[in-house]
Amino acid sequence: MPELPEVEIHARGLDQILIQKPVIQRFEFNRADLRDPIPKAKLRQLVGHAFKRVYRRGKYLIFESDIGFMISHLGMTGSWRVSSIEDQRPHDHVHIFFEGGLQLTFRDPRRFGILDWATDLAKSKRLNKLGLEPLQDPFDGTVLKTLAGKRQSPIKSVIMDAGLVVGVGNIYASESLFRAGIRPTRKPARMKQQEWDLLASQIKEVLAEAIAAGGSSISDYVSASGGEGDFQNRFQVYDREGALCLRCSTPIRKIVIAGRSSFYCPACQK
DNA sequence: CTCCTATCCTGCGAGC
DNA sequence: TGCTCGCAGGATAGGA
Repeated sequence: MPELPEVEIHARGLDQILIQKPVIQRFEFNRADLRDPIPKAKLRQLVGHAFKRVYRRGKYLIFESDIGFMISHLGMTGSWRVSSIEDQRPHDHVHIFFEGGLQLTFRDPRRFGILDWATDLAKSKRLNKLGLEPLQDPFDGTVLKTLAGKRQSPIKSVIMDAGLVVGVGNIYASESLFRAGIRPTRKPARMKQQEWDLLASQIKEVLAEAIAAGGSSISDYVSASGGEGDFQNRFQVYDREGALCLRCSTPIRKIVIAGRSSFYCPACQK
């Protein structure tokens, strides 16, 4: 389940793998679309060019070249890996062959992922409505309150709105609210400045910790074996309904907010 | 404008 | 044991 940390780890791993800037020789597409149609002809313009770097914006991977940008979203089950002729797996949808023998493969069983092209990122509909990066300035409690303080929806829905702040998915929304001691159902109008500050700092902290947990094996992550870090073992409330709160031993509760499972401790979170 | 719901897809685990 | 069914998640369109 790639959330921001997994995408960040992907970006770092891919950037490292492409550090020598190998020239793209050939694309192989095993299907016409993922979530949306794959712009095959536009992507094939990249043949003869190289990726200058790979980075993350929100949950999108941006492969930068001198003629434009390949944009990849991992959806729910997407992943890139270094592959080979012998290493073929079901749901391998796209292969990129580079001079020198490197081969990258995009696999995505559930096909919620996206592969797209943009010559100008500023004009990309996928990117130009994205909100603040939580790990970069100016994201903090003051900015968050200014942007979201008048919203009427529960705070969990607010922090999951990618138009405000990117990268807080269902898992890290529950985790950061637990760390901040705020119930997911709380209305923004009833939050104090101190709580906005705490929430913003806990969002940063939980995302940074998850990146660090996966970052210990960055090169493995995008390799054939594809380890995934161990942060899922550190969730304090997510998917722990009925289990005891690690802080106070009260059973964790599960409720549905805007159609998404939400977990919290009824004693620690007010 | 704001908010909510349905939709896309496959794999997996709970329950019978 | 084998089957069915509901759920998981992000982005987006469209309705209230």
